[in-house]
Amino acid sequence: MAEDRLSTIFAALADPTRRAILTRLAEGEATVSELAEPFSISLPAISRHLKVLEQAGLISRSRSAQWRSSRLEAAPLREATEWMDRYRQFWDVNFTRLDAHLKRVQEGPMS
Amino acid sequence: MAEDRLSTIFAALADPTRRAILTRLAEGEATVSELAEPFSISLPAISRHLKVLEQAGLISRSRSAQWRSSRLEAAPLREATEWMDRYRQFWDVNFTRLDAHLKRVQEGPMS
DNA sequence: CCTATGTTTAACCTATCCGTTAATTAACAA
DNA sequence: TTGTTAATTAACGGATAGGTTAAACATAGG
Repeated sequence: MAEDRLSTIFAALADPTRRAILTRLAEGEATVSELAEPFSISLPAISRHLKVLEQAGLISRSRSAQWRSSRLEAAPLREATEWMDRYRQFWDVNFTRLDAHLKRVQEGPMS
Repeated sequence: MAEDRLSTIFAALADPTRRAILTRLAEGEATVSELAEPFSISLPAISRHLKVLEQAGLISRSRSAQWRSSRLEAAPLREATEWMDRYRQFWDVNFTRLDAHLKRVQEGPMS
């Protein structure tokens, strides 16, 4: 039990509804009802999605009267990106060029 | 059913065993047995993890005699990274500086 | 106090995930 | 043919995910 942080983040991102919520939150804070509006699923379902996002650290929440608004916290995305960056050399053209450049430099000037 | 591509990729990355397999494959191709060796789980379990990774496009597989070797295919990681890049402004210091710079430029020189 | 509004929690259902062991398939080798 | 090695498929089980409806909780306002 007690899953590692990265797994929690990726798992949170694996659901399209949750990704859509994050996209919406990129425009600014929103209440649960506002976030639920575009979807054809129940409010409790949205509420649980928000809990998942919160536990992954992808959102933070605050209350004001009976409204609870969510705010995007993208730091975990940075973590996830950093993990994937280890694989950039396998797909990134620029990385390949940089790699070639470094090899050239390392071999020293010849010609 | 028929989940979208990005969800499949993130879901594949949400498992620590699968991420470890990808890490191992970054060093080069490997057979199922070789990939299973560091783990204390059964071969069938590894076999299914590989199927998940293959369906996410994160690995490709080839056979040679009775061995099936897996090879890293990192293109999907690029897709995932690109999705997350839309949120860079929320955590990347450099992006923040760039953004500030652009705002300054847009407002025109004044002072 | 009573009620309306916003949200969460409880209880439940179904499907999928991740693991197991046992059986099966595939290819080589004696 | 028989056996060995590599891997997958089948069948099962427990835990978790994601949805539902109904009930509970929290706050504002008459």
